[in-house]
Amino acid sequence: MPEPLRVMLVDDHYLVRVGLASIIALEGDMSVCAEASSGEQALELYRAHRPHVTLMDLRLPGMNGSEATQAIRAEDANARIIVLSTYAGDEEIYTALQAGAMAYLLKSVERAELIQAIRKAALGQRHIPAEVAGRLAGRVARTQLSARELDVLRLMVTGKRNRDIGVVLDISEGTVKIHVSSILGKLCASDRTEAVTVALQRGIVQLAP
Amino acid sequence: MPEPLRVMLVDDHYLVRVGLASIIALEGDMSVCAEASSGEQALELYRAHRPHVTLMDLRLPGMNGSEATQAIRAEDANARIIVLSTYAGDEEIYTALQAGAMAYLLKSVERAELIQAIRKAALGQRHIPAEVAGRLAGRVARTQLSARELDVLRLMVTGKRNRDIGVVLDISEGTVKIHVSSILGKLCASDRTEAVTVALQRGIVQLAP
DNA sequence: AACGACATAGTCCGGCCGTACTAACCCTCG
DNA sequence: CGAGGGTTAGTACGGCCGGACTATGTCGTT
Repeated sequence: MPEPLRVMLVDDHYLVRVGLASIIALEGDMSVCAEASSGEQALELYRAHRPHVTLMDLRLPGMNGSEATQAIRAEDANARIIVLSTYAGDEEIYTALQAGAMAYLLKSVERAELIQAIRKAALGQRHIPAEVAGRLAGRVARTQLSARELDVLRLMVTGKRNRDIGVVLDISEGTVKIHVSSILGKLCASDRTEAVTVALQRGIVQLAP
Repeated sequence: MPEPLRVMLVDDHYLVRVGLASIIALEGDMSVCAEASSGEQALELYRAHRPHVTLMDLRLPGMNGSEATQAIRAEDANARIIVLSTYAGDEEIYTALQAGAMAYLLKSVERAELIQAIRKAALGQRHIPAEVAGRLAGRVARTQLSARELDVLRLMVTGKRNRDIGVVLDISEGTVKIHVSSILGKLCASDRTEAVTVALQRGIVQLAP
């Protein structure tokens, strides 16, 4: 009898973990070997169980899914990790794949595709659904904001004025304007409000809960 | 042998439906009688099955959860509907309860609380978790934007300037400014960018995917 | 060493934003 | 009927925004 395919689940929603576990349980040769509800716990349980495939939610309390993916793959370059997300922002997809994810699935995924993705991941094959691939294709050249521009963008999202951003970052208002201008250019926004919505849509920044 | 408690599931995510179904299946006296993946389908299946309790996701394609809740209760004032949501924005909670939901649960809900909420709903009792109740308590007087203000707000979210908003709504720029000012006042925002982020956080508007 | 990218800083200016007034015209509610 | 809220419109004004320019210093790369 061949060894079953061991899968680890990482999701802070009990509901989703149960759903995943139920779907996996339908396959005769798969089993859930561990369940984590945070990135830190995922790292810990990965060490203990060494699952063949890990299903990883992107939004987690504390360390997010991409960070956890990167941390796990830093320890085990052969780790097969599938990222699950509710929404498909350009940036989130890109970051997850960059972190070493083998697949990027939306939570609207159906049973067959999930199982297929798990089997492919176990064999070391990538799996990107058409819906997700379309998002990536739209952006050939990646919108790469510099670290400083990200600082400014995050403060823009909170509704701060240029002057206040300057005070927080300890730079002049004029410098803030330079950063804002290049942010507008890179995000193809005509003003700061549009820049904020574009950044939120693409997953470049998130709203504080 | 008593009649089992029949539950209907409404969620566009297959994964969540499976999770809910699995949890319900653990209870000896409950069964899932129908599953819908849209508000329209929910209405249709409600008529056909008349479930004792309905679990309703808030974000659905087309008609949303609150609208579906209202539609169902318009036909059957005794319908017991529990709303499920990923996030807890003031406005979404308020609207759902206003539509006649018996309970508002987050998708991070654990098994015991979900089951308890279903049993209470079946008896016609409301159930609001502390976490959700806290959100509501913070806002004693509801932030009530007028219909026109909502029109303006939705266009603000897209990054439009006052003048362009005026063109779209066929009113003068001056009038747009009046609406923007009262929106800023009601949302306690100091400028339009902050107003947009506050509105998104509180669930007053959503970003187009 | 030279180049480009990034970060910093400044000035100037047209245009947009947000506020403060006034002033109508509908509604609804008491 | 009068009071109040919502929608419309106008004017005026100070302030902020965003663009266009120049300029300096620091990196890492070629």
